[in-house]
Amino acid sequence: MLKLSKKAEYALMAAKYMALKNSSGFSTAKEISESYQIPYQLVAKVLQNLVKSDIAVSAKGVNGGFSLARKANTISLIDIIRAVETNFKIVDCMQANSSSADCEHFDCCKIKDPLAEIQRKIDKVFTETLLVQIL
Amino acid sequence: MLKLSKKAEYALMAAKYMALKNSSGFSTAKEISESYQIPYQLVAKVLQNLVKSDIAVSAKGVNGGFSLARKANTISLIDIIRAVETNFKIVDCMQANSSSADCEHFDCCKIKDPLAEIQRKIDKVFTETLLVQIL
DNA sequence: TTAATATCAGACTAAATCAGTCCTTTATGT
DNA sequence: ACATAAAGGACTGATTTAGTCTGATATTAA
Repeated sequence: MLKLSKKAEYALMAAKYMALKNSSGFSTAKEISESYQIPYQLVAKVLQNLVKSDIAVSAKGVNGGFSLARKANTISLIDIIRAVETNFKIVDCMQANSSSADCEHFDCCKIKDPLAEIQRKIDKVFTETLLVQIL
Repeated sequence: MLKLSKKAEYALMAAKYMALKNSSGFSTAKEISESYQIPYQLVAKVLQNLVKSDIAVSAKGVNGGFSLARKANTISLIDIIRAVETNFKIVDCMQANSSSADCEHFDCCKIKDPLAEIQRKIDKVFTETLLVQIL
C-alpha cells in the first residue's frame, strides 16, 4: 500500500517538535506525547531510536529529555525514517543480500531491475528533503 | 514500511507478460500464473482489476483470456498500481476527503503539508514510469 | 538518602491488513 | 452438451503494525 508506519510519522513529528524548540533545552517524551496526542510509550520508543541513530541526544533524570544532536538543515527525512524502520524498501528483494529465500519469484521475476530504479528515486525524495524543510 | 503489496507486484508482472506477448492473442490467467509462479486465483483477480480500469480487455470462454487495452507506452505504472490499490497514499490523511475522522492528530498535526509534497513526488515517479520501460 | 523524574529495554497483546483459498456463476467456442 | 475461462463474493490464515505492560537504570533536588 506504500504507506509510512505510525512510527515513521511519530518520528518526524517528534523531530519537528525538537527542532522548533531549538536549543532551548530538552523536550521530554511526555511533553511531545501530550502536545501531539501520540501514545506516550510509542513516542518514547521512537525517541530512543533517534538517539541510537545519533539524530537526537538524551539525558536521564529530572530535567532530562531529548534534543536534536545536529542542526535541522543537516538531518534528512530518510535519516529519521531509517532510525525507526529497518526495512524501508518497496519490495523485499530490494534488501542488500536478498536471494530466492526472500522471494519465490526471485529467478523468474521480470520486474526487479525496474523496481530497483524506482526504489532509488523514492530514496532520493526522502534523502533530499531535510528536517528544516518541514518546520 | 512503504512496501508495495503483492497485488501491485502481480499486476506489474501480469501487465509485463501481456505486453511482451504483444498483439498475439490472449494470455490466460493460468498461463501467467504458471509462468511466474503466482497463485492462480490471485493473478486472476488482479487481471480482473486491470480490466475494470480499462488497462486490459478480457474474453470469456475457450480461447479467451486477457490482453492489454492500450500500447505499453501509454500505460504508466501508477495506472496499473491504482487498478489494484485503492489507497495508494503514504499517510491516510492524504485521501481526498480526509478529516479528523481519519486521523486523531488531524488538527495538531505538523507534518501534513510537507508529506503532501512528498506524496506528490512519489506519485510523479510512478506516473512517469511507463509500462514500456519495464519490459 | 529518599523521592520524584525520566530514559532504557524487552516481552507481550490486540487490532488491522494482506495473502491466499474456495466456491459458484456467467459467458463462449467446439 | 461440454470444456474452457473470466467474474465475483465469502471466507480463512498468516503476517505486520500499533499499542501496552512491566521493570530497570540514571539523575536531580529536597
